[in-house]
Amino acid sequence: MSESSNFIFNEIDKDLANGVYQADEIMTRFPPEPNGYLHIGHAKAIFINFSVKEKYHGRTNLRFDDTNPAKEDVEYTEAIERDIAWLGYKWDNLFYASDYFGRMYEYAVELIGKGLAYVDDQTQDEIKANRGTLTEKGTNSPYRDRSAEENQTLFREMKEGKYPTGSKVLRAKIDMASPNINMRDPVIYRILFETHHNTGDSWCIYPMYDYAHPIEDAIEGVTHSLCSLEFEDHRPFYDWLLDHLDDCRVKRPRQIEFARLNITNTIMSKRYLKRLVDEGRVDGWDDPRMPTLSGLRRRGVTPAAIRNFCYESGVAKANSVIDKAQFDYFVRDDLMKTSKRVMAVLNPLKVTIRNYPEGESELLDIPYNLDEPEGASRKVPFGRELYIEREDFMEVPPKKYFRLFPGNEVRLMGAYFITCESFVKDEDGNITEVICTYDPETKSGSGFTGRKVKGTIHWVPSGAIEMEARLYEELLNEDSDAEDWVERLNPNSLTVCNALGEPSLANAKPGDLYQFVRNGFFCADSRHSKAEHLVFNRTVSLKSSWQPPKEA
RNA sequence: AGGGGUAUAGCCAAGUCGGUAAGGCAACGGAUUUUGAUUCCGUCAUUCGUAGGUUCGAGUCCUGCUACCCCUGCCA
Repeated sequence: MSESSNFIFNEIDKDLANGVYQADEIMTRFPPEPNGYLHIGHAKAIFINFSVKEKYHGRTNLRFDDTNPAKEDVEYTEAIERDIAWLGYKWDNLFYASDYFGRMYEYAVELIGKGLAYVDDQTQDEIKANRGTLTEKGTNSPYRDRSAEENQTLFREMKEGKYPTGSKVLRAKIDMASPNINMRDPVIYRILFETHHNTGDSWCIYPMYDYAHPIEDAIEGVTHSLCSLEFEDHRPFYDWLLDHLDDCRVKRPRQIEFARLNITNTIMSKRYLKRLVDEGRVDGWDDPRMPTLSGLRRRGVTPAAIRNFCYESGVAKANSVIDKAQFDYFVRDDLMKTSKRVMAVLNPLKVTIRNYPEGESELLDIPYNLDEPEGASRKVPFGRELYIEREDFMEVPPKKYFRLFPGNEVRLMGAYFITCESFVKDEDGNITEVICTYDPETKSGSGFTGRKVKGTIHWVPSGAIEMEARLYEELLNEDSDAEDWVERLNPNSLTVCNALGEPSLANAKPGDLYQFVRNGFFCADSRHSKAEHLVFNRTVSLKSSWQPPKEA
């Protein structure tokens, strides 16, 4: 495996070579706002920050960027910590931006003292109107030239709660004619009478992201502040602020932007995911249909799969959309190595083995992985009746169909060869039963080499179907969890949210989960104590539905 | 007077000094197979958005175009 390389590492290497930072002080941070659950897109940001820590033997902090009490909640901080830990990352320190409110306030006072910030009494609409447009410069606020003394008094009174929400703001005094709108005297403090999840009611003014973030980074000693592309335009202010704060001028972090992760047909917007939850379109943030880390976890995706996916996806500045198949590959790849394999039937068809003694049965010992016959195994009852997948039998087989059809012999996986003798149809012409014979000589593991078959098919014991599960859950046979498996496998009860291209679950296709299962993986709900990954392979292609080859 | 970014295969993506296009996914061949899976071999860019220029030599340097993304929250 080649050493990974990306432009961020290159930039850090340059900074190290130029002596901008010392090798032992490299520090990054993952700074989510606790206003929702983490999703697969965040996993990439987490991966990037922690990969810097690993490569440079540095540190990475988790910092809750909680500067807007109106949107944040402890429910989210807890979920975020849980999800990062699940992904397998350990932060060096846990910080809250809100812990720095005091210092942020003092820095604002410093700015005012230097004539670099002022209190603006304009209304929100006036500020907006005076900001100008993309092509026209803005105009100065009539309050722009207040004296430092007046501004100090006003700002202190804002903090003391003398003015109502929204009545005044503190603005940095830069340049209303700047072509970069972020430099047109950005608002850095607003009045907000809201209870904060961390600081309670001790503040009624809160710093804006643009103001708070550079200070947070500087206070913590972050060297590389990695964020997504849309903040490129904010970098000039990030640098301006640090340039004008005495404490931060010398040792200061560097902001580097990268492209967000996008996956085809996958919603990657916290705003919209929150709507799905709020409107009850899903069971919660951890609904298996959600692209959240908690949802993926419940769906059977492993942390290693996500990490490998991020690693192989690369880090760049070009906007891109990764094919979902690439994500699926890494899930399959990891599950294939680590999971137990079992048999399942989604659409059952009864098979009667005519020459198997009536009323008798035997317990077959079937290894979870037939490539490792000495490995762990489970007992599966085998008798005169059993069920196979309906797709695995055809009355009139097309060319190159290797499974069951009249006269053909196949192996029942882990059991015996069976040969189809005939089949039964109901009045409507539907096939209801297949009659076969088996060859006792061909028992799995017996070393039989007399002849070969081209097809091997899955099957489940007759009792399995009676659970209405259409799934025989072999692993948990003494456990009541089987019903959850029913729930998870029923194509009509669980669709795949990722198929959505727009904000409506109504567009999800009922067959999506089925497809998902056929694509090779699912697992027990990880909220259950006995949760365990199982790989469910079928005799058909796991990558795509088997299609009869075209006639030549 | 707009500003900031990005363009390398169907999809991601490497390509720090100019030296003759990594790797992964997908796809397609073929071998093995008690899962049509896995595994294993092999194929898949005479060309890097485009038009010129410099050079013995350009994905890399220069100039001009084009396309797409982001920015006018008291969100982050």
